[in-house]
Amino acid sequence: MNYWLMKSEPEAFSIDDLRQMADQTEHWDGVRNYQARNMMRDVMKCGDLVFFYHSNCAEPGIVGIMEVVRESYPDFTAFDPDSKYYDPKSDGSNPRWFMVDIRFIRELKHTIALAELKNYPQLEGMQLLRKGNRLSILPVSAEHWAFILDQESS
DNA sequence: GCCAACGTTGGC
DNA sequence: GCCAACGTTGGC
Repeated sequence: MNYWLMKSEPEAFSIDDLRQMADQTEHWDGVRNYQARNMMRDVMKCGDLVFFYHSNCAEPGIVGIMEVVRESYPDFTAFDPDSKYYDPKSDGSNPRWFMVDIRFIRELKHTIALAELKNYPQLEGMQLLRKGNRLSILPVSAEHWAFILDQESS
């Protein structure tokens, strides 16, 4: 089983939005980066656990946990000319972009802020903390996952 | 709002 | 294939 971190701007789609979806489940659309796509398409599996990360906001950080409940399938928003994620180079016979379905598990008791994560030498090497990282989907090691969850109650 | 870092595009 | 220009991400 793998662990991940997925970013979303809370103004666009927050963890509260996810919790309020039917079945507390939503497709993770709009990923338009090849590295992130490849991880979703080729590596993510049902049952993988994911940190929900709020980006580009007052307090960027990890706010909750969710689970992969459907493995990759074509991102249909790329086919829709009215979608802001429309990509004319992706079509049904040869889809370029993929997505997975994600289900809410729980919110953390408090946000574990990026600024806090940066303070832990135990998280050295974590991709999220690498300078210039802009990927919206990142792998998290089992060790880092467990360590971060330990900080929730301390 | 600023800006660094990175990805993509397109001319050559 | 190179690289400049441009667009986007996202922290601050």
